[in-house]
Amino acid sequence: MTTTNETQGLNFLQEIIEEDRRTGKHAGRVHTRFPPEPNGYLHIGHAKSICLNFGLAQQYGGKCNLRFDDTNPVTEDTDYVESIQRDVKWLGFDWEDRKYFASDYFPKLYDFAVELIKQGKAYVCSLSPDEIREYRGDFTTPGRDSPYRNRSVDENLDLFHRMRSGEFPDGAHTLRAKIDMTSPNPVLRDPPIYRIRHAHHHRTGDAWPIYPLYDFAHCLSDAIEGITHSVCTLEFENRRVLYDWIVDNLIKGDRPYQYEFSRLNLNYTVMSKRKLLKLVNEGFVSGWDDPRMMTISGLRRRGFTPKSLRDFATRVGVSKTQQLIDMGVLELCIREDLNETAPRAMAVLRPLKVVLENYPEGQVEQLEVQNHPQKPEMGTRQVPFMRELYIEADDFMEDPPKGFFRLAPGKEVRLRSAYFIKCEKVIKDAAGNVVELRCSYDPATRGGNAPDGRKVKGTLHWVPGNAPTAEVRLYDRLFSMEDPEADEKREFTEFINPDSLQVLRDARVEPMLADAPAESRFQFERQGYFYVDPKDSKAGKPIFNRTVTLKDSWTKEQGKGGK
RNA sequence: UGGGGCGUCGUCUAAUGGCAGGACAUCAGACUUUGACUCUGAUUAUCAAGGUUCGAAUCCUUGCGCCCCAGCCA
Repeated sequence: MTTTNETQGLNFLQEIIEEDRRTGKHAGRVHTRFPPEPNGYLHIGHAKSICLNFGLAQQYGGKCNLRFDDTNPVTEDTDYVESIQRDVKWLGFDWEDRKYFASDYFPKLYDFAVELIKQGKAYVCSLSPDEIREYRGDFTTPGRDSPYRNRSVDENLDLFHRMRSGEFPDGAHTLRAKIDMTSPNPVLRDPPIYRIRHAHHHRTGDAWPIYPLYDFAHCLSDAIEGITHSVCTLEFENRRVLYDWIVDNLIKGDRPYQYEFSRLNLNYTVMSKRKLLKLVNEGFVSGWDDPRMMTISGLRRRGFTPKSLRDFATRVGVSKTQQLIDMGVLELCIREDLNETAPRAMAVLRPLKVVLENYPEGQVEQLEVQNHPQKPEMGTRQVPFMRELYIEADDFMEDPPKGFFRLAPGKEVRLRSAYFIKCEKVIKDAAGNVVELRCSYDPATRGGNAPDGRKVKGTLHWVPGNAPTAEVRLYDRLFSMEDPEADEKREFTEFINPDSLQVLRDARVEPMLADAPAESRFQFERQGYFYVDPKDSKAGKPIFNRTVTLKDSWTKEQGKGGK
């Protein structure tokens, strides 16, 4: 209790930046970058990084670059470059005129490498990959110097030049930084910084037979762009000494520094690009934008909003501790946004026919229904009401348990914004399945209130008997296991949730929904938020993707009492 | 096993020597023409053991646990 003036503390990166500004480091500048490799689609972990990098720049009046870290031509592709830009923009961030490619720096990086050779700090090594590994040693045994370690500067220059001119086959030589083969940190055991790859690059084509490696390219790209705070994830922490070694040797004056934060993990999903790629390539999902994928494009197609993802990034915070975020947090973010903005509608997913025996045959009345219960400014719409209707099959039970507020023989419920109805008779098919309900309605309850003051516990959604059908896709978590990667003996794909997608082709929707434009969002009352699929919907034939369910304390309650 | 990093409610995250706070989740209740939303209340944490101090999540020591590193990937 007491006063609640507690200021939310700064995260550790904000503290570093504020300290840097106090001390005048980087002349007070803040310049970050988001540096994806274009070898896959961005996922929600990247969304965290995007929000962090662009957010920090925004907060401190700085800039954030978009930089493609495209130094490995064999895995990269322009399709990925396109998707990444689409995703960053959609999330709501703007790199303005600062879209860069590490590949644009190839000439400069080459010159830096030459400079390092001249300083006697890099050499051309002619060991094979296997030999390099062997010479490197392991955690407990130090590495041994390469026999090529002491080549002269002139010889190194000559060899490196010939590597660049394409004289040697792949793998014949590497350029290595000359640091310390006995370092306890294997990263410093003369790491290769250039390799020969006769491969076509998505931007530079066949201009280069050699390509720089990450450690060399990344820090120097940062320096070239005037980055001040180079923020990356924790697994790069070991490499920071190498980052500093390279920058110290080649950059004079203001220089970038690397800081690491912990990457995002979410339960019931996988996050690595390798695994996402496997899901796509082996057909476990329909593509990178399958709505079950935690890719930005998948979440977009599922119906998530940019705002909800930004909110999510804020809520999970920034730190160096391992984080495994509960899927519930993501769901909270999208529900909170859509609750405010999504107009309500009625759709019956699994229809059960209801005939109102005392309602005049052929009569149709238009009932006025609110588009949002808390926001009258969102207006109203008309929904036709008639003798034959559909309700949700789940909303009827012939022999209901205690606490069931919905329809049952002899019980009365309200039809949302319509009338009270009472179940008079249950009609079954030969197999004993309930196929139709005969009900009566109370004409005095039009609009949903009884003039005699009697109450009903349940309010059901419904659609008229002539409601159009629509396809509805119900998505659930892709994995049925909290950590699909936990079991090392089993492939994570074994834990895919068989019910992660349910397609309902005979759902009935209120008439207005038949004209719902692609990418529009609705709350189907009592069920969840839905998004009109932008790819598969056709004019007049929308397909609804379930973004997220509504919270459901009834089902939860049911789950408790056994079963 | 060598090196690096990290340990605060179930999950995230604050507190920077001075009342361990917030969010999510959970539970209970109020409200309700969505068993939604909203509102109210409640439970739950400083990895362990020593030490320094009037006072320790915070400083020191020793353990323990988890994560990362042995690609010519990023």
